[in-house]
Amino acid sequence: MATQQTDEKIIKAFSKLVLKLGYQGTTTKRIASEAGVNESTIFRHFKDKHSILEQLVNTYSRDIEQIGQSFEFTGDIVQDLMRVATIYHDFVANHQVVFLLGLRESYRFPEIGQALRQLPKRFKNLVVTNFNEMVEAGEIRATANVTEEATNFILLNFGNAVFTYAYPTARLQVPMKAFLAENIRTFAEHLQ
Amino acid sequence: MATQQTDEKIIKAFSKLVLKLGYQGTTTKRIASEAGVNESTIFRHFKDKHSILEQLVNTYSRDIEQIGQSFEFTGDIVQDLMRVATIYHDFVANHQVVFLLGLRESYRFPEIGQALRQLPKRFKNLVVTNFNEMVEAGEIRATANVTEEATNFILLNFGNAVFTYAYPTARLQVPMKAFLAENIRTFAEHLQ
Amino acid sequence: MATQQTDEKIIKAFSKLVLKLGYQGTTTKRIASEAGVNESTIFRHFKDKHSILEQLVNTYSRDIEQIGQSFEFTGDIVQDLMRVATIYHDFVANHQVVFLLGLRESYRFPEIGQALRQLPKRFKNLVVTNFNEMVEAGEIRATANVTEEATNFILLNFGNAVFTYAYPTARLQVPMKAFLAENIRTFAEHLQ
Amino acid sequence: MATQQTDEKIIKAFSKLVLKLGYQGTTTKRIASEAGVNESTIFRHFKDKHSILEQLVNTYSRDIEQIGQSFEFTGDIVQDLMRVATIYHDFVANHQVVFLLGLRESYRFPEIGQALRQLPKRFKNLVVTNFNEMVEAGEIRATANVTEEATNFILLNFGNAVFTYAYPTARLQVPMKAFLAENIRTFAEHLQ
DNA sequence: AATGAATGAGAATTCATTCAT
DNA sequence: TATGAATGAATTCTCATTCAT
Repeated sequence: MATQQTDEKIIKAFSKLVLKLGYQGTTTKRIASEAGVNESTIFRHFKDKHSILEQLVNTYSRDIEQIGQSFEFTGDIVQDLMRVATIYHDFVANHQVVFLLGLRESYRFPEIGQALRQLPKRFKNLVVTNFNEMVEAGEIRATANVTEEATNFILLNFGNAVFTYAYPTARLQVPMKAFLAENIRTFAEHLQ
Repeated sequence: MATQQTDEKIIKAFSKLVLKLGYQGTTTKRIASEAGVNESTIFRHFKDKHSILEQLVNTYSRDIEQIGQSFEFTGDIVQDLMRVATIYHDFVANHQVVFLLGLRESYRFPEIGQALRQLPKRFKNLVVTNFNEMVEAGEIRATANVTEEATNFILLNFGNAVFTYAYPTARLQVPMKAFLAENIRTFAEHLQ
Repeated sequence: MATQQTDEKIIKAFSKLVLKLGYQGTTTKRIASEAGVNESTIFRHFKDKHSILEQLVNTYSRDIEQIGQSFEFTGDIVQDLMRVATIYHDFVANHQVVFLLGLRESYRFPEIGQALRQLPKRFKNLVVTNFNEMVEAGEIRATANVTEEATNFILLNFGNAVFTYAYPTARLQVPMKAFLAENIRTFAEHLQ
Repeated sequence: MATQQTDEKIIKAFSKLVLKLGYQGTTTKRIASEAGVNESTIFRHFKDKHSILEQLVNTYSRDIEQIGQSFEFTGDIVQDLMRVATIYHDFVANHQVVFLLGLRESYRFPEIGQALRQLPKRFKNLVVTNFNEMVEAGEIRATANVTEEATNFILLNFGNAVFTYAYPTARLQVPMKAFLAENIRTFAEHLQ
């Protein structure tokens, strides 16, 4: 069996289990059985259990760099913020494991916390840049406090993401689509 | 030594340790040494380790009922929202342990998740009620989408709380006081 | 069961097994079953497996200090050397485990090597002192090379001890009693 | 690659590692990496890990037969014993690995012990023969106890060898050259 | 009511060895 | 012949919990 396939099987099993069982609950024995490999095989592919997580975090960090590369402002604040929020939530959805581990385990593994903090930073920059351009273009009221609005925007999205993924069983009755379509719109309209 | 004192010592030790070390990191051995009691004494006071957490959650649930009992709207939206936000953050600050455990461990202990979800619900109700009254009184634009604004308000505060307590080392550079004074004000002003 | 009893049972079991099976062969599982305690009990009495060995080494080091405290030279070289040799071999016999572990494992646990090297040093000093006094008293030829003779004496005894304990099944056909009675006598007489 | 080359590479790697790390510390993984071959290749060349050691022991046993074949007594006791001692120490130096493994692991692998015991036997014979001839020739005092002197000579050299190789970091401050030149001379002179 | 001692069920990891190519 | 991948058995150690006093 090709090495990479096994790598992937292990990572997949790890990811799946971590969501259900947390990091500690995801024992190497369970990973092995979920991945359909021998327990010791895990250690031929990863130095130790923690390295599996590390690899996920690395992927996360690499992916962060790509975010918003091709983003282009349309000048329509509602459209733009909805797209930024969508990108944000797609990213989180694609990196649920790291996102959740960051929430749950960053006190144990500082590297995760560090990686995670890049995300809001990056998005805030994106939003602030957007806002400033729009203020100049007169599309946002000149009186708007750009920094605070940007922070609020990030916190709003972050709060929603945490709610969605940390309490998956009973979300605050705002499905993600509705959140993006309505709550973000509501927020955006205030700026016009 | 009176039973209750020992109970409290154990709960205190547990709470202190959980913040630093998480639930699993908070071993009964460490609880005992932090509380200054024998490890087996813990099991005379609590059925098992999980029951310590349960008791904290019960206190949390009881305290939630008290929230906003005596809250009175002034009719000034900025003032009111700032007060609601303050109450929210004070509550979270006083129940950090449960708040964090909810974030980290609710996937393992559904009861925590359940208890925690009461908080935003309750606050949302408080805010919605407030908003509706204000809309009637003409202090909030009639066109405002009350439910969404309330949700946004809650998510914003929740997001900030998570940031503050889950990543204590590197918060998004918004100290709580500033957040309450400025970010909430900014949010509130949009509604006028 | 009193703590010390269990301590001793573990140490005894460890010692017995190490002689047969070496350090690595002496697994905690085997120690437990030999000592009649649960495997995890070992770790409540000793920080880790290595600490059991450490304790033996400490005892060894402490005992070394006592050696020869009450030794008094009779002035008869044959008698004196036979007594020194007897003390040496009794000491080794009473500390077989550490002696053997030193031989076998000192490359892994430098502390053992360090402790072990005290023994020949100490004995050499004892012998050199003895010799010098005797040279002055005219009981040893003035031409004798005291240091070299002392070294030879130590190496001779050390060699015999290693042979006896490292290859217990087939000693060089010199039983310890005979060695002390005859070989040491032979050595001693050369000095007169 | 010729089979023998690989054989040798593995033996070489094994020998080098065993000196530093002992038998158990010399894992097949490390042997492979030191030898520059794949781990599983080892098992195509040797039935199992133990067989590598076996082969070394066989070489040792074969080499023992050669010892002293061409040795000729000069009749000068000092010269002769110094030469015997030199041959002994050269042999040990050339077979350090087996010598050390014998010291450390003979309790596990009796064959090593068996092989090792040949060495002192053989040398003792050599010395006894020598001594007897000299006694006849009047070069050694007729009163000398030949067997005991021979045993002492062997144990002295053995003791020195163990000290040198088992505690390489802190030998009893007698460098091998000095030992051969002076200690052996001292010993020899007593026989004249 | 509190303690000290002991326990059993795992947990992560290592290692010699085998198997398929 | 040599390799890369996989394995199973074993090892040290941890932890919540129970038992006897």
